[in-house]
Amino acid sequence: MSSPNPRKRPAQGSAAAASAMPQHQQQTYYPPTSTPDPLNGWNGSNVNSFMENSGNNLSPYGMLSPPAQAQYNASGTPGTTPSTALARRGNNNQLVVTSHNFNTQQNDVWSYGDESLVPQQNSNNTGEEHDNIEVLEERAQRAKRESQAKRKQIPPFVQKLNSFLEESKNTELIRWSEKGDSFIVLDEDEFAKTLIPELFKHNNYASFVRQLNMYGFHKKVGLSDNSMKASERKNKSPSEYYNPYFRRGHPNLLWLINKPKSGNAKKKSSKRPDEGDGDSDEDGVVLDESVNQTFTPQAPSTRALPAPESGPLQKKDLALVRDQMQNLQQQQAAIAMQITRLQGQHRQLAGQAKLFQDMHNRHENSINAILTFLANVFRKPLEEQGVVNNVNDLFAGIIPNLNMPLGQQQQGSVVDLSDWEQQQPPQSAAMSTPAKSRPRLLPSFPQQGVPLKRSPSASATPPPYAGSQQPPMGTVTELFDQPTDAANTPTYLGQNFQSNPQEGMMRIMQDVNTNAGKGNSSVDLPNLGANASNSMTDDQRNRMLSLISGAQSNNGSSPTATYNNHPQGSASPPVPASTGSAISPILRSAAAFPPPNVQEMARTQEEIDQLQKLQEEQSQHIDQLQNMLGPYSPSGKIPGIDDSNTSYFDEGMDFFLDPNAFHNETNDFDFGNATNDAVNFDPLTEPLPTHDFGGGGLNEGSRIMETNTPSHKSPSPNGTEEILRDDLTDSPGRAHKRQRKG
Amino acid sequence: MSSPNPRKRPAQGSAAAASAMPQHQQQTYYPPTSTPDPLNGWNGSNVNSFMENSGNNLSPYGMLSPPAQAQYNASGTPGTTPSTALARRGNNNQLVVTSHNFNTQQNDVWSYGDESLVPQQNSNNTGEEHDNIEVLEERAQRAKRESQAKRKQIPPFVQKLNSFLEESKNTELIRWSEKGDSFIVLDEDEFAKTLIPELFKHNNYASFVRQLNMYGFHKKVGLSDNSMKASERKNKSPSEYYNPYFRRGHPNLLWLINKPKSGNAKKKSSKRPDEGDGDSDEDGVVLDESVNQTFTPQAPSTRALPAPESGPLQKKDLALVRDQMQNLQQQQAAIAMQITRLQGQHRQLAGQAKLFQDMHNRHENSINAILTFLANVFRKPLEEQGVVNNVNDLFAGIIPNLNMPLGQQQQGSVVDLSDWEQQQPPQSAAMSTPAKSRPRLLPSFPQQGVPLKRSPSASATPPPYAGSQQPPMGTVTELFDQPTDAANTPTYLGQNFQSNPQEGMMRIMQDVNTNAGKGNSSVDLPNLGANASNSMTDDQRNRMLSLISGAQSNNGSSPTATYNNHPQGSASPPVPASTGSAISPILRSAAAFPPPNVQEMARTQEEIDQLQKLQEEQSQHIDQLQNMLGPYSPSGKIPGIDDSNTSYFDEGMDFFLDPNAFHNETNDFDFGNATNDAVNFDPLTEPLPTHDFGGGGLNEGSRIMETNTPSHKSPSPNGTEEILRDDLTDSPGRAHKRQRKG
DNA sequence: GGGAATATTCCC
DNA sequence: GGGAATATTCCC
Repeated sequence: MSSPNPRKRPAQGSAAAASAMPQHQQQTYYPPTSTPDPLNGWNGSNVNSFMENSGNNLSPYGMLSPPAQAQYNASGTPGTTPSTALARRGNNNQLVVTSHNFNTQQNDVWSYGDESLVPQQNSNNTGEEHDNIEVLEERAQRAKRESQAKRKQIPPFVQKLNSFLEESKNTELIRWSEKGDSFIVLDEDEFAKTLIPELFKHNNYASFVRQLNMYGFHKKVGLSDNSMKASERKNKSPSEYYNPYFRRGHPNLLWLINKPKSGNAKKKSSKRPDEGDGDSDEDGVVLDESVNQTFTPQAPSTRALPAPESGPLQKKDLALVRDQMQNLQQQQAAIAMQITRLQGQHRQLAGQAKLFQDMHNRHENSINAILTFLANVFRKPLEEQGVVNNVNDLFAGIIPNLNMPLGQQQQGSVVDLSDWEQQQPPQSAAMSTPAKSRPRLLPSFPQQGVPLKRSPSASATPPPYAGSQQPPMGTVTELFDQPTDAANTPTYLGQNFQSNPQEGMMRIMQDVNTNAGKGNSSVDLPNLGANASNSMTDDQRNRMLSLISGAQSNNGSSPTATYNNHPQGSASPPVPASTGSAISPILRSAAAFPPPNVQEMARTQEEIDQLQKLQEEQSQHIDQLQNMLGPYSPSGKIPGIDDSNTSYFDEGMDFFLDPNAFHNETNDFDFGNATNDAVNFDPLTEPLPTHDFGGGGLNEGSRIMETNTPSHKSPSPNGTEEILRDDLTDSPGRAHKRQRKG
Repeated sequence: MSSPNPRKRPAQGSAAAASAMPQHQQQTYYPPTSTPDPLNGWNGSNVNSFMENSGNNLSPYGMLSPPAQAQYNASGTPGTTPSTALARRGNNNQLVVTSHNFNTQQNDVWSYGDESLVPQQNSNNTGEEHDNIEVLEERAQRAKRESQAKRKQIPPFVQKLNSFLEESKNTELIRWSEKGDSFIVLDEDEFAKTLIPELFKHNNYASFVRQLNMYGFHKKVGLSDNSMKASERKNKSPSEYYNPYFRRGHPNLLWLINKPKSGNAKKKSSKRPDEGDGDSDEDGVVLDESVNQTFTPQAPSTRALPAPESGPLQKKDLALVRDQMQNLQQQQAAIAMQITRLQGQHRQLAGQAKLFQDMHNRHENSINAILTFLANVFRKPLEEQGVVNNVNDLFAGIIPNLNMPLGQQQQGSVVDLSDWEQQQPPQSAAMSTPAKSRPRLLPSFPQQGVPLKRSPSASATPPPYAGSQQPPMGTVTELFDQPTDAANTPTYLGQNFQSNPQEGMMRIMQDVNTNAGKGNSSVDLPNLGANASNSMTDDQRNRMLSLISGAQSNNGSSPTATYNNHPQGSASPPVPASTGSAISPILRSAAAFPPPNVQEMARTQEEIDQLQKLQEEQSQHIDQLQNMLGPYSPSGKIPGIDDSNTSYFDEGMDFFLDPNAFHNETNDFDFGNATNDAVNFDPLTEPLPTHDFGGGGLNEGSRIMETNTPSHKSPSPNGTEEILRDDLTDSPGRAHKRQRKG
């Protein structure tokens, strides 16, 4: 601001004069200047007010008089240091650009600018052009309104370029083509030397072309316009440049020209997430806030974006992010698939548990009924045997070592006999609660007295439950492992038989079954069971045994095991390996798992459903992330994602991919060590019909795929507009501030 | 290239002369030029060769003679169009910058440049400076080697700034401070007008300051240097700028000055991932390839980075990515938590299934034992009755409507009686395979003849299995719903009793039990069971009934139901609500789930483990992604992530958060409609010890937290160096190409 | 002092 | 024609 005396222009060749003067300081181009104001160092660097002048609130001449310009300059930047105010003023001084002289070569020179005055006579020039001019003008009006709402300008470069073509003095170097839909640079060298520096800070034609390309101008190859005289061409090769929105007489179309960021202005597929291309921004600027909801299905991220204080992300970083995103998504799909499988299996398992519980209940009912029946029936015959004259004495006699008291807890109706014969080894050390006596479900019936043909067996030691200490209220009678002392055995037993005849029956039966084959039963079986015990043929016996042991019964007599005829090893002590039932070892470990109740199962089902919802949300998130990142890929799709759905799980996930592997297995209920074939049953192995279970069912293995895949192939406009929204909400503020002082 | 005649300089005030001349074309500043070459439009725009000249391969004068410069210019850009070659040549013409005259105010003017000749006498100036000068020089040497390895230059702005200070002619406007560690601009206006355009494309002091700031220069506030004479200050306020690496006599320190991208050069915490700050780049340039492995634990992304064809990522995009990352991670944590729960519940379920299987096995054993016993016992008494003289005839007499043949399929040892009394409604329509007769597991014992006190019941219709058509090979005897015709009932039954006494016994028992209370049993119970049937007191009977019905048996006689004494409703038809067993409705639905076998369970376990592995990998991915994105956050941490671990699941996930809710439930095995209290048992509900199950166990709910949280709080150098690595691998190529033609 | 948009240069 | 680095401007 002070000392405005212009520096003397150094004489040519003065570089050699001062030894300190480096040669690179040569200044060869002297741009034409119209005013000698020394403070205005460079011209044309800011023509932002150009379009405001050409808008609807300016005189048809669109040019400010010098006093008006002075006013313009007076609105300097407040609060800046004098030194920076220098630059500011210099820039403000250059705000006004030639906004008259539009359409120099036409008659409608003064009628442009006002929207209502768009010259119609221009349409004869542009009728066959790539778009209907009316459509373009309509789009331009929308774009203008939108841009002005955002306080955005026509890009300065476009304004400058247009001002070149307004000036009739420039027509020897740059001018409109005959049709007015492109412009021609007749002499690139001279244009660069003389005209470019008028409005740009360089004299570099290449930079000018670079800017042209940046704003969507393309060079026309075959100079279709032959209007040029050969003299005009000189020996220079003229260049013609075209932009669909750069037309003579249609300054409003310039509002459709936007800098297309990094993505080229090619097709609408790979739009930049910034402010939309010039080609289609009025189509993509809608959808402001709705996408945010889609973006944040979960509440924690619904808050406003954290202030993004980060620097520019490098493309390599983006590629990395994209790669990781792919990985994430693939794994998400895999997880979702497996969760589905898991859900189905869990469902089956829960159903199976119910089934087993069911069977168990019915078994107990049946056994209870049997024992009740027997208690009724046997009261008389047993007493008739004369050994005792009531049931209590009978039982005391026939099972001499029966000294087990029936405690208060014994409220069940099915007797556990498994431990009577074999006082088994201690409980498994793995038991979490080894204390106290525990209730047991029906144990296996001791079978050492009955040499079954097929009974590989194992030791029968039903372990205690690991859980609740409360005795169950059901009908299962529990016994203690160690007989608690109750000395008065006979009476007690008799009382017990009266109060618990089922247990008494079981004891009698056990004794009979155990000793029948050996002939040393405590019960007088011949008298009790009458003398028909030998009326069974050997074949009948064998068949019965075979039935009991689960073997086929119709292949006649099998002499391997006889029932009544003193079988081998009758006097020998029971072999541990064959004494117990087959299930004890399993039970021992199985008891380590407290059975969850049905509510828990339902809860688990809920959890799985929730799990899947989470997975879906996550897939959506990744989807949207890739929508965001996808446009940065030239093809608009993430490599490897949409190649094929089947290649998704090539990486060590084959295990989970075969949906039939599950059912190809033999579905025997083979519990590993379970040895008693008689208890094996063949479960039905057909797969479940997958229709409705639990309401929240989802076949998301494929559904997630379907959800994600299309977005890779063509990033949804949602993703782009999500980002557009940000610009929309952000830019007005910035632009407003920028504009404030203009 | 052609028509090199310089444009005439327009006369002052010519703006008004030409009407087409816009006023913004004023050109007020006339930079001093040393050569009149009209092709050299602008000066000083490229001084890249400056440091090469000041390096070790140049004469001490560091300045090229005009012929040398001509050579320099001759190395033009090949293969460019003439028009662009114009610009190229113009730029190449300006390559050489004054590289002599370093340390103008010192005596060691000619000794700089060569590394071995770094002047030591300068250390007296810099001894108290912020760093030891030797340390700085050492770092500068490393930085120089690294930069040159990458074909990088000292930033052009720094070169230009340095060249200002080299020129003695500029000392009235810009010069070193006395200590030589900062420089002073004495007259900002004049400096902007006269000196700035010599090397820059503007005369804007603010832009100059902007560049200073970009390269880490800071203004010194209290002009500590009082060396300036008052006359030198004039009335301008001089400005002093400081950069730790900008020192008189230490040109190599300039290698430490790098443009600090967007992140300011503040502390080392928020380093840009680009090329490292000037402050600490020698520390962060290591770690090239190792991070890539960490980044891609999964094979699919191990391939080389895809060509990053994307544009600059906006900060809003980054913020979005970061937000989505947060969402992903939170959901990941939730999913992991639930997978853990799922795993535990699946474990319990599998254990429960085994437990049920166990109970089933024991029941079967018990039943088999009972029936064996009965077969032994009843042979004689039945024949003694005289009704028939063998067992077969007996059964034919006592159960007249017993016409069920025992088919070939009946190989089990336990008889299913449930449907004998009630020919039940057809099977559920929901059955997937309603055809044929199906095997059934043990049904509940029919109880309508026994008025149980507590039997809410439901109809007993065990549905068929939905699965395999093969009859099970186990010990469960199956019966058909519809009795197949076998007219010769007595004989057939008799044969069957011989071959399958257990079934026969069950039938007898059922008949007796059903009709005992009504007194119309087909079996002559008084004769069979002797006359002791009334020897039970009412109390005994009631207690027995209570036992059967699951009630407490020790509260004495309960007159509500009597067994033998003609109970109420004895002649009435059985009430449907109380006839069947309680479990049928459940079984009907439960049967829809074919029980999976153990291999399936193991497979499920495997899948859960795999699931968790995937989760872990995914967490790692997100972790690394956040490492990448984390540095873009100023605090280095993602907001909301490390606030607290407990707030992770505030959003509707409370359901899954309470680890005790699971066990707080009553764990009764209450199967909804299961009505027979007698079959309820109390499962043990202690939680499982979580140690090793399935080998791949993980407590990842918390583990993932632990893994991720530190990375949020302080982004690991890995993340930053990961990105640095990209620049390192990428930049040499670019720089090399750029340099190729210089 | 610095963020961000635009401009210019360099290079492919 | 366009990617990318650097420069310049504008604004906070």
